[in-house]
Amino acid sequence: MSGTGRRVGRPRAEQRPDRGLTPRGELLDAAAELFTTLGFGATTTRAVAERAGMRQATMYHYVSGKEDLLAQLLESTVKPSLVLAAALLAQSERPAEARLWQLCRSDVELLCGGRHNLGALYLLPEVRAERFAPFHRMRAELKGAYRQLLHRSRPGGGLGAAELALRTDLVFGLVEGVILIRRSDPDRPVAAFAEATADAVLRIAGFPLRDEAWGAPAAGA
Amino acid sequence: MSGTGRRVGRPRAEQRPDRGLTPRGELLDAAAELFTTLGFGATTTRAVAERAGMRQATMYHYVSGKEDLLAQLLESTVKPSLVLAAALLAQSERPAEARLWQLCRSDVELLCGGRHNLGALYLLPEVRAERFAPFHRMRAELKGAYRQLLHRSRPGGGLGAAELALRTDLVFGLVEGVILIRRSDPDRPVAAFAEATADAVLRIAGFPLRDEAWGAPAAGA
DNA sequence: ATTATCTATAGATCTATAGATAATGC
DNA sequence: ATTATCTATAGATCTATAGATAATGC
Repeated sequence: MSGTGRRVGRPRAEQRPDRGLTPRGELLDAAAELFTTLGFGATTTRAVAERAGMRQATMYHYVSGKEDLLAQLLESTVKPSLVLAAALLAQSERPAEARLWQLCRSDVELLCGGRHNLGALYLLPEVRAERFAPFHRMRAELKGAYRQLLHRSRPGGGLGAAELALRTDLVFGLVEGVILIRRSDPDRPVAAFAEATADAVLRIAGFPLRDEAWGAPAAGA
Repeated sequence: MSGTGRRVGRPRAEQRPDRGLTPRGELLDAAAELFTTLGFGATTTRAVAERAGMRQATMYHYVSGKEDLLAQLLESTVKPSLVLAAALLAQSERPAEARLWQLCRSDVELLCGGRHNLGALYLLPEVRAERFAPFHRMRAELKGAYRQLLHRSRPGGGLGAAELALRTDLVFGLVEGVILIRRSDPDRPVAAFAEATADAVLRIAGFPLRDEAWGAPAAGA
C-alpha cells in the first residue's frame, strides 16, 4: 500500500525510513505517544505533525485536528474487546463464569499491552464532549456485556437488579483500574497480571478462589 | 480570618459575596472545578483567576502558576487517607482485615465524596513531572500501608512476596478504580458504594463474602 | 492533471511582568 | 506605609487557511 519507492506529491522536507504506515497511521502513532506523555492539552498540532514526519500544516490534509486523532485512539482501545464480548455472549453452551474470565483477561491485555497507556485518555475531561459519543456508546455496550455475563454466571444468577448493577460497576472498575496500576508500574509482565485480574474479578463476582475450588468448568446458571 | 467588612488593598473590580475562603482557597476551588471539567492543559490562568473573582494577573500574587494549584489539589486527595492509614497501622490489637476494610471504605469516600472528581487528575501526564514528587511519595506510602494490612491479615499471612505485591496492586487498583466508576456515574450515593468496594477488596484479598461468612471479628494472623 | 507536501502568515490566544491605583493602618 | 488589586502589554506561542511547489500519471 504505502510500500517502497516513488510516491506522488511533493516530497517531505525531512526524509525518514518508511515505517510502512499510512500518513494517518503515522499521525495516530505520534498522537498516542504525545497525548499519553505530555497530555492532550499540552500537545500541539505542530508536535504531532513533526513527530509523524511532516510539517504542521500538512496534518490538516489527513485529520481535522487533535480531537479527530483522540477519537480514533479511544475507539481503538474498546473495539477489540467489544468484538470479543459479542462472540462470547453467543457461546451459550460455555459456562458464563469461564467466558467472564476470558473477557477480563483479554480486556486487561488490551489495556496493558499496547505501546502506550491509551486507557489513561479515558479520564481526559475533553472526552466528555459530544464529539466522543461513539466511544462512550461502545464503552457502555462493553459494560453491558460484562453485566450479562455476570448475570448468567452461577453466583450472579440470584442477584437483584441493584446488586447486579453494583457488582458490574465494581468488576468494570477493577478491569479499567489496571490503567492506574499500569501507570505506576509500566513494565509489569502482562500475561500473568491479566490472569490475576480475571481471577480477582471472579472473586468479586462471588466465586471462591480459583486455586482453591475453581478450575474445573462449573455448571452454568 | 477573611471575615466581613473592610479589607486592606485595592478593591476587586467585580465584587461578589464573601465565601469565607482565603484568596488562595478561592483559587484552589476554581482550579478544582476547571481542571476536572475542562482539563488541565485547556484551563487558562485567566479562567482560574476570573472564576475565583480576581483578574488574571492578581493570581500571581498567591500562586506561581497552574502547577502550583495542581500540586496542592493532588496532595489534598491523599493526605487524609494517609493520616488514617498511619493510625490504623498502630492499632495492632484489632484484626488486620477489619482495619483494611475501614481504610478502603474511607479512601473511597474521600475519592468519591468531594465536590469534584479530583482523583481524575492522577492520570494527567503532567503529574509525572519532578514537581509532583511529594504527591507520588504520599501515594506510595499509602500503598505501603495497604500492603502491610494485607500482609497481616489472615489469608495474606501466608503469601509470598510476589503474590503479596500482586494483591496489593489489585486492591489499590480497585480502590482507585472508583475514580473511573465515579466518572461514568457521578451521582451515585457514596456510603453504600464505599462499603461495597471495601467488601470487594476483602474478597480480592482472599476472604469469603462478608454476608456469607465474615462479620464477626476473625482472629488476627 | 493530480496529488502530497511545503512555506508563509493572519488572527487569536496565553503567560508573566511592570507599573499604577485605591483601599486600610499608623 | 503597606497591601491587594488593577490595567496594560511584551513576547511567545498556537491553529487553521491560502497559495506555491515538486513529485508522479497520462
